[in-house]
Amino acid sequence: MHACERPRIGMTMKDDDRGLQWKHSLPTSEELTPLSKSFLSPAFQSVFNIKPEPPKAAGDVSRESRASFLELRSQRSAVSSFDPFPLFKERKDTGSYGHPVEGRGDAEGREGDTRGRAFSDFVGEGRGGARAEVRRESREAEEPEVGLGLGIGSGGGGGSERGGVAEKQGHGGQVASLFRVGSDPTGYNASEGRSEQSPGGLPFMMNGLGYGSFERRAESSSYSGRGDEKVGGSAKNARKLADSDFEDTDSAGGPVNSNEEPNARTLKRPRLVWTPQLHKRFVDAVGHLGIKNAVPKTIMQLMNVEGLTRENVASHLQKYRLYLKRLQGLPADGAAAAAAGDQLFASTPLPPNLGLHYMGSQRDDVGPQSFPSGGVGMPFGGMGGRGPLGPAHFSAYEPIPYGGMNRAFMQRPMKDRTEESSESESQNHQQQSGSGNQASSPPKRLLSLFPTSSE
DNA sequence: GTAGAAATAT
DNA sequence: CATATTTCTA
Repeated sequence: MHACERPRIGMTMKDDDRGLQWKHSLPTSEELTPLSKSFLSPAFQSVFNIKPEPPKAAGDVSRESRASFLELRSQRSAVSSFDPFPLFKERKDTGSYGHPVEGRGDAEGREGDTRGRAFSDFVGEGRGGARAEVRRESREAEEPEVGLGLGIGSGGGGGSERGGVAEKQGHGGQVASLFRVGSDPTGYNASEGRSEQSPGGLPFMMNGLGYGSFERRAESSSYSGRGDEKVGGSAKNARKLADSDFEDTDSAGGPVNSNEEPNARTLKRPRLVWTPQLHKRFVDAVGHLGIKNAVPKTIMQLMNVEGLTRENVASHLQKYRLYLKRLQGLPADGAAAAAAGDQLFASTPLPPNLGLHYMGSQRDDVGPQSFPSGGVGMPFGGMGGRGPLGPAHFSAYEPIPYGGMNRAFMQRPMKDRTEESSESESQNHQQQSGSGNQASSPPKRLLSLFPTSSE
């Protein structure tokens, strides 16, 4: 707002005047975006005649936050071309090309996060990050999913914004963070791979629900709990009990909870959406390990994606194996069949290793060069090691390769999608400077979206 | 505690 | 209805 000229400090003006001028330059109640009032202390509000906002319902917050956001954005763009929220899109468009993304760089980084991982996510990593989608929803309340995501470019800046999170893995490195929020269950939203890293700032943005994290009720969800605590004795029923409890902090309570519950632990993890990028990581990891060693935990580690849980991986692995099995069953067109079923899988070439002879032939060797790991080799010192669990963080992943195509690509007529880079895919992990060591990966690029059957 | 499979939930 | 998550069993 250009209206905000601040008093210049060096001026020789009387204090009163200065004070007045300063006061004048303050935004008026009307000028403030609705939600921002909530962040002002009562005292401050009264001094400047800002009417405190009445408590808001989730819906209000949602609406207002969006309005505020849009407003801010438009103001910004009016001034410069800088788009602070490159990824934000209205959720409306569930269309294929839409980007229902609503992210915010939240995180639920609790102190004791069992696995030392936290959702933090920054999407714009250096070279355009890939991201995964995560979707959080609460079971009992049909809340819209809350998104995580959107982050701050890491490149130089770091993004360990507040809100809990982010670093945990403190090493300077970057962590692959591929999360994205999606309202589209099927989850394939292409999103432009924003290459530039997001300029710092903007710790997080609101999503439809406001700052998701804290407005989440403390349901008994078992998440986070999983490992550590299924509260209330019978873990099993935890879920059942869910509805009768809470009434805690928010909702009825005060309008503003400035300092939220560090209690992120009551949060349910977002539902993970396996985007092609994420899946690719997965596949790479599996390939890298060799099917033999590819067990959830290890894969998870290799993938090094924040917030990814072993369960996520296990689940996906389960499915992936099924897929492989199918492929194996019906060669030739089997692929087609399988592909038909699993678009995701079909879109990612099988790692040379697993190939079709999944189960059965052993191959402990490993393979594909795909893994970024700077130094090649295990990114982290020995997996057993466990040290400062901080695997080498992968830097960015490539931008969304599937740019633009969403579901469309799965329909193509399964023909010989010849060469064209049989296994291009993987990483051009460009390390952006930073941690010494450069991409050792061959200049592969371009990924083939089709099942690179290549035997 | 981990993996894998099956059951549920979304 | 496909997927992801949670539960259950080995």
